Amino acid sequence: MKSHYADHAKVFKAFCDENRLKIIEMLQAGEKCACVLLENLKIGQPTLSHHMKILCESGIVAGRKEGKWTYYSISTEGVEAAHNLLTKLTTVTLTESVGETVCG
Amino acid sequence: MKSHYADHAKVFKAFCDENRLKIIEMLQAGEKCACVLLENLKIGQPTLSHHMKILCESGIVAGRKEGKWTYYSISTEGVEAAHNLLTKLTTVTLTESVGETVCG
DNA sequence: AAAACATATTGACAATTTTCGATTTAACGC
DNA sequence: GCGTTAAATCGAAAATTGTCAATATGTTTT
Repeated sequence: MKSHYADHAKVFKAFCDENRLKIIEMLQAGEKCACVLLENLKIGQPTLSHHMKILCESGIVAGRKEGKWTYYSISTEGVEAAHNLLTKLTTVTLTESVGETVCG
Repeated sequence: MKSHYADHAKVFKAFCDENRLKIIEMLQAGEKCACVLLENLKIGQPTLSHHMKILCESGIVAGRKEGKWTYYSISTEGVEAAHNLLTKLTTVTLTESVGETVCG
């Protein structure tokens, strides 16, 4: 049985870099070709490729190849999964009364 | 007018480190003293302090000082804010028909 | 088949983040 | 006040991540 901390982290890493946030922001307006994204960012092509890989692995973004080009868009399923994971990670199962917790 | 990418990233950084995920997981069972968290992690005290700072700054975790001790718990408001931010960042505003996007 | 173009991969370096040891601050008990 | 304990801060080392230049892969066009 494997620890899945890394898998969980992967999802939220999508939102932890300024350029990735800019990319996601652009994708909110609809599907975009990699070349269009590149035009609107101050990074090189290999760096964009690196970020797109991280975004796709997070599940938040989906890629679609069409001939020479690759089109990216926000994945509704991925976003939903992220919401569910966020809930799973942050739901408090027990609430003890204040002061119940003892220390030392 | 300031760029808010850093602020947005701050929220999700809470979930991007294995030790922070372990801490959040422990807090799901209820409020915990820092010393208790420390006992259950393979990191030193200054490192825990560093992670707790990041978690508190994300809004996901809240700290409460009581004498010598500091108690941490998951912040319902912070979690809700994270959900809202996630929605804000990922909602697609327009959906053009497939193939509408032109390249080059 | 060759040239041109879009994207991915590789390897090296820069920037950031995590970690620790040492020290500091603050609260408690004697 | 003095010693003890809990947590924060500081400074430096280690690990990870972001970036770019060069190259490779795959597709289209001529």
